[in-house]
Amino acid sequence: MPQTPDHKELPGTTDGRLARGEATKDRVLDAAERCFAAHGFAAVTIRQIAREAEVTLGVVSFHGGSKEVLFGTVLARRTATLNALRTDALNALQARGGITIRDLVDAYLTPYLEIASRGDPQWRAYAQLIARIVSDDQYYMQVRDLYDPVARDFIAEIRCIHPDASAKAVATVLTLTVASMLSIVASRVRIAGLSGEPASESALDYRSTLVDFCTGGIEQALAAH
Amino acid sequence: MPQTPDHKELPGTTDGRLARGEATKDRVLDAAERCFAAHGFAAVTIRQIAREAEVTLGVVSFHGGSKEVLFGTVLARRTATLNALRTDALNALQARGGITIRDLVDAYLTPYLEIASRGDPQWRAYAQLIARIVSDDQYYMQVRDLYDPVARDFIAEIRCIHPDASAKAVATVLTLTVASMLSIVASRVRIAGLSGEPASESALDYRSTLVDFCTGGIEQALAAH
DNA sequence: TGACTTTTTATACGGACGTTCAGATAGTTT
DNA sequence: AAACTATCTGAACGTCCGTATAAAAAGTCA
Repeated sequence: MPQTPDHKELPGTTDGRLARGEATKDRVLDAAERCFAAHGFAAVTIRQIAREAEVTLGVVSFHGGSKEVLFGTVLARRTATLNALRTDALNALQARGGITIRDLVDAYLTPYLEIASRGDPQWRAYAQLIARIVSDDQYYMQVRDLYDPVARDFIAEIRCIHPDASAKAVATVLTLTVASMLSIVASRVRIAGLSGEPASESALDYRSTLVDFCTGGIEQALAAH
Repeated sequence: MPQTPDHKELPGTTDGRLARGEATKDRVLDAAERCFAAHGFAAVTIRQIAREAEVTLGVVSFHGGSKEVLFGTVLARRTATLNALRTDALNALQARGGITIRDLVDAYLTPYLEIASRGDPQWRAYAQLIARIVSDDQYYMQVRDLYDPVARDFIAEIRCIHPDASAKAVATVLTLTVASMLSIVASRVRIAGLSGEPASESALDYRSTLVDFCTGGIEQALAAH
């Protein structure tokens, strides 16, 4: 381990070596994101990612590490942004007061629907990847770290509105809400097939139906029996 | 193609060659069912299935064909039974009359929850496998053939109750209901993590919460605006 | 310039993959 | 008994996998 000088050298700001490395790394992560989202972890090969990123094989390992590390990096990369959108929406509700179940459902679902509907194909891929891993208990360790903290904040708010509901009932309806939300991204082809109409371009087209469904569902399930 | 004699030979009734072959084939299909349910198609190897079935490698191909054919066989094997349970429940409702949304939700969900809660680990595995493939548009071709016909029957009944709802809205709420149902099997670990309580042994423990959620959701989403 | 670091290339390794098949074994039929 | 068929075994095939690495290329800095 070489001794480092006191002054750390700054990367070339415009077009230097480090900037090039970062750009390549982004290409690799973007390609991995698209591949994992489309086919799932096991079905994707490092060579596919390399081809998709238009780099040679070794570059994927150089910038992304092992396949598992690469997967974890892709998962975590955009989490803070999505969590912030939800937290901001929740904070706005708390500042306003008079929170309803519908408010909470909308605050939780809309950020996801929006990233899933953005023009940016990388955010779309990320939304699809989330739909894959959140609906599979095999990845719960990662989901717990990435998404459960914010989910707990929303659960706490639901419990303020329905203080008599059991902890398990509230956790269940939150999970059902999440599953419904994810299915809008993961099952759009089936909706199209069952309705006979072509699939909507944007996940946001389902927003009002989805929010109605989850709001009515939570209120019905948590109503005193 | 050899000419076959008029009289087809019957298999040995008690313990013959053909009976042994069928038993081995069942062991292979059962093992494949457990493996695919636990890890998904791509993550499972033929050698894993052979080990799980306690047969040698070639036997899997001999009885199951290629990996893709084997997967399709496992998927289709129990579909008729599950479809019949749902159809019977629907027919009973139609004979009685006065069908409510709650009746339809219960008739659709309960057969699945029951097979997911049976003692038989093979039925449990099958329920888990369904949760995997139905929530992934990659497999929609197979889902369409196996499950969409019965789903359409339920959609038709929902439309009798809510004749003004659009085809797309009804297809959407049916899909959301299915996603909620599947998440009870696929996301039980997350529910436990979020609630702080251990996961229930049986999927049927969530039945009333799930039926309430889906009933309230459908009624809210299809209510006239 | 030349020493130094980061990035990229090209290639190779050992292993596991899905599939195939000749031959051994076991059960049935004549 | 012999002839025949279904089942099973064990081994092999060619291919692709994830990962590692030496050497080349590119960029930085003294």
